[in-house]
Amino acid sequence: MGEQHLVTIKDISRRLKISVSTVSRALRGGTEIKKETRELVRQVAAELNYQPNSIALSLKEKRTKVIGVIVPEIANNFCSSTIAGIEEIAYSRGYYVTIFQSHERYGREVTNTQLLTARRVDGVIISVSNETNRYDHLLNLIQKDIPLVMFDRVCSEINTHKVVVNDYAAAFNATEHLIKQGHTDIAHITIADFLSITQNRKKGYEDALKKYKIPAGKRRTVHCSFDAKEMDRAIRAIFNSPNRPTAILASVERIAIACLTVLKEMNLSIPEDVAIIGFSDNPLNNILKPSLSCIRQPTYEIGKKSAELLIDLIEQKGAGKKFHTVQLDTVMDIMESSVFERKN
Amino acid sequence: MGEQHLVTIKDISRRLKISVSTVSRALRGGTEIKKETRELVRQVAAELNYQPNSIALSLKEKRTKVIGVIVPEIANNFCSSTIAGIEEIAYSRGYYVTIFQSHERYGREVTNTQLLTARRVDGVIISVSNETNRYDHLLNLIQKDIPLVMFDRVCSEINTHKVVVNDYAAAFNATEHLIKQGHTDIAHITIADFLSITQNRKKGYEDALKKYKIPAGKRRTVHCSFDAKEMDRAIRAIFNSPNRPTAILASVERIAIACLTVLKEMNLSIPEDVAIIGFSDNPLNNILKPSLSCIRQPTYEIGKKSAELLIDLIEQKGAGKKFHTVQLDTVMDIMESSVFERKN
DNA sequence: TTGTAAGCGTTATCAG
DNA sequence: CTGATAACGCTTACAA
Repeated sequence: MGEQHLVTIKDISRRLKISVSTVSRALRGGTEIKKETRELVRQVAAELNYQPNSIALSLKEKRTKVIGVIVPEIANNFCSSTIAGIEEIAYSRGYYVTIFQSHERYGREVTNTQLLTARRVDGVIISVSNETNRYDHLLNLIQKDIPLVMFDRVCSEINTHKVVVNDYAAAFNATEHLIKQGHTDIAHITIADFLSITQNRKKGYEDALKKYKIPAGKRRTVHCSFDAKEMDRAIRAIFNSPNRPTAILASVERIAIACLTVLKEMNLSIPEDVAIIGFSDNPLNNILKPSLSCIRQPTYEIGKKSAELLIDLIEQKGAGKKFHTVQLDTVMDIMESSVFERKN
Repeated sequence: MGEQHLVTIKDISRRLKISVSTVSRALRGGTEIKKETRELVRQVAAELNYQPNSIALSLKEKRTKVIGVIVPEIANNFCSSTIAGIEEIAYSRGYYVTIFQSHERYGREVTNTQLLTARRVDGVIISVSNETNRYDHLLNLIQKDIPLVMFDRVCSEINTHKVVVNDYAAAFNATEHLIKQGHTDIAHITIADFLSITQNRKKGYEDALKKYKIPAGKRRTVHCSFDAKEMDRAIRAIFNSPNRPTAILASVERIAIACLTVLKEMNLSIPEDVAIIGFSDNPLNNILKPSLSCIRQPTYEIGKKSAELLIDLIEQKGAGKKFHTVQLDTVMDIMESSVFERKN
């Protein structure tokens, strides 16, 4: 049982007593072959359930039709949805996707890029680990002429296509939405200031307030640690302060959830007492509505766009490369009813 | 810019004016080589940043060190966590993981298995689409001597290693937990009866009730459609009935969430009026506590176990194959406080 | 200790 | 129209 050896072009040639080159031609080739021969070959091929060996092809053609993807963690909705998008496009264009996790470790990311080049992947899509602040491994890829696309966590040090989310617009629109609903006291709770996403979101928040001439005194951004306890304390402080905001723009899902929890504990109702809009990618967050309005990242689109850019890059390798950064828009999942509408 | 051609063993041999076989030996080989030569070769290899071409190796050794994974949807927490586990083990044992989605389509699943064999993957891990009721494509793999492991959605028609969750025990334990908390009126809401998970969970539920001698009249399993509206109606009917149960065992996450929603609308408090335990894999479900106690599937372990079994299979290919089904236990995430404790 | 040559499965080139 | 041959990068008998 078991065929022991997968059928090759050679088997067909032996069976038909013709040369392998004829078989090869019959299978792919153009016109330079007698119709009957071709038919015969195809028939036998089908019969034997022949499948071309893509490894051999890869060796010959010096391309693998494989795209390598490096992400921090697959089991993270953002990453997995993005990969789904990548896979979708790759599949439709005849490419395969190989996945690697960096587990947020720089070292592992480096190893992964090495494995990828050893595998001779045709291109790489990466979202770097949060430990990564050196980029030699990526430069290495580029130097080896392996096309690279970065998404989400990108860096200015590398010159290549990048796909990111328009954080500025997302924060701006969310804040504007709150203002239009009558809020004038909106706090922005966010994480470490040095991250680009933090800065962009903050800028969007501030610009919206400025546009609507909200006094600078009511413009408050609170940076808090990603550590659960510290985050909790910071949030508690905000809600306990005498001038409690009527709305919150939460910069990351975890903050949004923490706000929900704290407010519940304080017996404040959401959104009647405090409205919350938070960045959140979890499909389950639907069930939180109307407590929480969410800013969803277009993860699937990020994946699709990244794959498209990469494959284009792969297929016109020689061409003059102009790299650009694509900004995709977020989607706001607004709860049906809002504070002020309700009070009417 | 760009090296044009990745450095090969040949480049090293030319550089050193020795034969390729010597280089090869220096790089892998045992003792049959002069120390100095080896050092020299290694040095040059490092200098040129040589990386063995795994495509060539694959062709020669007739193995790719690639594991193919087919899942319905990557962007599904169950699948992506499982893949994470697979990747983890694969990585540690020198394998790569290539991902395919079936999008719950039988046709696409078949195509995927074909692509996988064309790629000459060393083995395949699959969770079949819910459309899949023919298994020729899987038999085909086995016939081609490509090891196969199934997880979660398995089928009896295929004889191979399988990794599933112990649904029976999960349902039994959850039900027992509710009983120990004083509930005697527990309803089981579940989906289509023909699925194996449904049957196993139902059996677990029933056996727990029997063990504690709950009268048969209070043993009620309601099957409802997976369609949102119909599900909603079925659930509403249960809670509106004069003999409303005091606890619910929800067979799938969607049902659990639907219960939460309906109960909220009816102004019934959870878990004071009705306690709910539901199967749910979403990491976000933590925020639902204490409303919902969850039965979590050990997704990561499923992936790890599947990969281990597969790689073992790959590496002792000839050996006598005894296939078995591994049942992994679920984890109950019980809310801290429960109905009856609270009422005290 | 080192080199030569064959072979893994294909395709392309060049003769016939 | 068809067949022999080289080549892709590497390993491994077998010779030297």
